[in-house]
Amino acid sequence: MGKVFTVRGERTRQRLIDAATVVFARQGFLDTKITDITAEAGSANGSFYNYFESKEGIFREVILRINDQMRGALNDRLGPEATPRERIEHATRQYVRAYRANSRMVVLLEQVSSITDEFRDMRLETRRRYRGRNERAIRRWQAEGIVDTELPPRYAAEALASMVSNFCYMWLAMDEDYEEDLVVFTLSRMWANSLGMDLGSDTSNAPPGNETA
Amino acid sequence: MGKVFTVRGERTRQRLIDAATVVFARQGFLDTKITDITAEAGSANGSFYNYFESKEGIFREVILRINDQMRGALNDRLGPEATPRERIEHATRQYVRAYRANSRMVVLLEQVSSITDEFRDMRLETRRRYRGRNERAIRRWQAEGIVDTELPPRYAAEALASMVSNFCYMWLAMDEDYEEDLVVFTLSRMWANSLGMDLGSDTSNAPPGNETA
Amino acid sequence: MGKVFTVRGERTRQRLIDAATVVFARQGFLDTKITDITAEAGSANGSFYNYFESKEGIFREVILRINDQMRGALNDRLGPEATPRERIEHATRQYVRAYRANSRMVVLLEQVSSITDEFRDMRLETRRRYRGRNERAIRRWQAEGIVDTELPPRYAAEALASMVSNFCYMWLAMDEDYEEDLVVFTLSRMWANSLGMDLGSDTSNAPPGNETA
Amino acid sequence: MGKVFTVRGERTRQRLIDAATVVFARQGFLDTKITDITAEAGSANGSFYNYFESKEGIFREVILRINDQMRGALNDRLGPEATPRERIEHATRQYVRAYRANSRMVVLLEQVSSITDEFRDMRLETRRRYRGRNERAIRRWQAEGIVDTELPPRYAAEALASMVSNFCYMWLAMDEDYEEDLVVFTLSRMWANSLGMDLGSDTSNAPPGNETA
DNA sequence: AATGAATGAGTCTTCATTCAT
DNA sequence: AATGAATGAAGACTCATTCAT
Repeated sequence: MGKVFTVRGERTRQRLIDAATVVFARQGFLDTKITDITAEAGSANGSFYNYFESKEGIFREVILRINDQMRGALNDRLGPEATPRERIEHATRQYVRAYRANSRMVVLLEQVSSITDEFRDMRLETRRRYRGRNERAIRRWQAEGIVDTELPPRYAAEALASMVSNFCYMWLAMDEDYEEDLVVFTLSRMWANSLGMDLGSDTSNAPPGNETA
Repeated sequence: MGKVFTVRGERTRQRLIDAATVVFARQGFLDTKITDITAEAGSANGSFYNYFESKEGIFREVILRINDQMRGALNDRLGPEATPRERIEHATRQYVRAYRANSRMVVLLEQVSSITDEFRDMRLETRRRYRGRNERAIRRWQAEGIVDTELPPRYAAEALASMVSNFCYMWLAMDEDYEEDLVVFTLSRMWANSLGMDLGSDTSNAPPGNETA
Repeated sequence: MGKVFTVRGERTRQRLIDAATVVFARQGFLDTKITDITAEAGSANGSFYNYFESKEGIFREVILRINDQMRGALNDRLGPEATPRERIEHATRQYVRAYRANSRMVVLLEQVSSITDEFRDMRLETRRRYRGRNERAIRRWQAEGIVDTELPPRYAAEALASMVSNFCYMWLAMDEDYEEDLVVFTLSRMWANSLGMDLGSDTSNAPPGNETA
Repeated sequence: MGKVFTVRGERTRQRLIDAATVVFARQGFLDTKITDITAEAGSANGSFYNYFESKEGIFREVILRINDQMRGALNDRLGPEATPRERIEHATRQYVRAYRANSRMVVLLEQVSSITDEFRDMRLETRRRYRGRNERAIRRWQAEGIVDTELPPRYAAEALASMVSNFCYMWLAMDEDYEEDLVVFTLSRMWANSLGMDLGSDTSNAPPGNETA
């Protein structure tokens, strides 16, 4: 499958991906010309096609790298001894931080996914995985009787994924002004609330210092 | 400001906007060439420039039309005699329906807003108006003591706007399979829940027949 | 030949020529669009073609008007009782003034004559007339024995026409800084000198206050 | 500054300049299309833009080449042992020959300088250099007392530059019929005369065989 | 592998001129 | 006569991709 290159070749290939990451982040997908990438990498124009089929081709590589990082961040979960609210808050914080660390690229993927079907699917897949995780948790909690059983799990999971991811989008990509701790607090609490999860004596979710009243 | 045309001219201009709407919906913004629009309208190539500066220019007109329709739909609210949950459900349904009716164009605007700043701003403005309405309602309810006062209103409003709008996006633009009544039910209930609004004896929000288990 | 118009028509035609004169002077020939002329004239686009064939067509009218003015100015000569040097100075002054009064249009004609043969010829004709007058004077003076008989009259006439007209061009069109009286003095004296005309006791050509030493 | 090309690239670039020179001379500036140049050069359309920004860009190169040639020709002057009239005649002959050798391009520059400011300035600069040389000579001669001291040097220099250059223009660009030796004789003698330079026993300027009477 | 020159398809845009009212 | 909308030919320019060294 993947073509094999010599050591020198592999090094050049990586240089190009690095350069592409920089240039895409700076100029967006559409405004990036192949020559911008090779110039940034210090290679000749034609060298590009020794390693990639097209602009889409190298973009795929860039995104795959980013996706790996994102996935890693999201797989960091609390153990079973934590309370549901603790787990929700932890997961939210992880998501928020991963988004924040890669916001440029997430936005980029967003942009490109509206252009090419392939990337639409890549983006959707990430989103579905996120929703799927939510859905499984909801089903579990419904079975345990600790959340509202009238909510259809898939719908609720989609709603929660929407709430969190689109909030991050508005905040980090559209530059709305928010503050991380308060974001995590708000989203976590609304998440739990929305499922009808009892607040009980759970004190893990104390506000981090509220907005000006 | 806007140049004035004769009756014939205005008719042609409208024909072009109609054509553009069709073509944009069919091909997306980037893949639409001026020629496609004039061909669809049955005009000569050059006629386009009698009425519009550029592709962006006519797209603006298309979007303004759509925005008018959307705004109209969203201004239909329940009177003060309705309960908060009723009002939430009604507003949600209106939003969902307006989105559904114009989903092609909303998606288009989404796409284009990642390309041009002008349209990014148009889109943001709509979103901010929606969030602003949410925020005012939350502040009112907090004052009335019927919702969680620890939630920062602006944050909560953004979260709810995200939940609803991005759900619609996934459903109607990304073609995830959902069913309108259940969408409205779920979003409304989660909305109210998330704010910690008491369910009380309110029976207005009964599930419309649940998903297959 | 010339199409006949009603009174109203003729008035419109004149309005267009007036407008064209203004616009050509302001924008040059190439940068003048038909619509600029009609806009300046306050007429509709299409009206132009009721009166003129093309941009060249109306430019011809503009130039003919100007040529009439120029010719009038140049036909003002001193009577036979004046000395040759007086006649030379007078003719030079007339030329300089006429050029100055119409410099915009002369430059314009210069510009256009490099584009279209027709206008090249119009311009050449004016020039030839000017040279012809010089030539006849030189022949006469040679016959009278008051100028250098070794100079070939046509050559000398061309040289003098060049000296005067191109000086005016540099001065008035290329914006080199000169002062009218001194220009007339210098050109007149050099003109007479160059033909070997004896200075004699002729005092008509005293310097008007020389340049800073 | 200037981009660097490989040997092959530089060769192509030169081919394009050669082709442009031919095409400009043939069709004039305005009627030359980029396509005409690349066709003449036997290259693909797009290749042009590897080397030049625009039609103006390549025209600049063409003119720079010509200017170099012109300047070289004009720097050929007689040594100090020659008489002023000999020097005048020599300089005139050099000018006339250089003009004649490049008349196509001089005319072209004339045409283009009425279109673009950049080229107007290029042309003016050449002219000013020529005038400046005249002016210095006149001042010197005035100091030596061998020419009319009442003539303002800058004015006189402009007049002489006009006489010579515009004569060449009429002759070589406007196709008036003249003969080189007689042109040089006439211009040189009028030049010296016009400054009031004494003929003395100087026999260097004998007529080369006069025109038909 | 690397290079960078060569290619040409694909669009936009202008504007003189024609046409229908 | 006047109007102004409609037309379409013409040319500039970009840039991904191919090719020859």
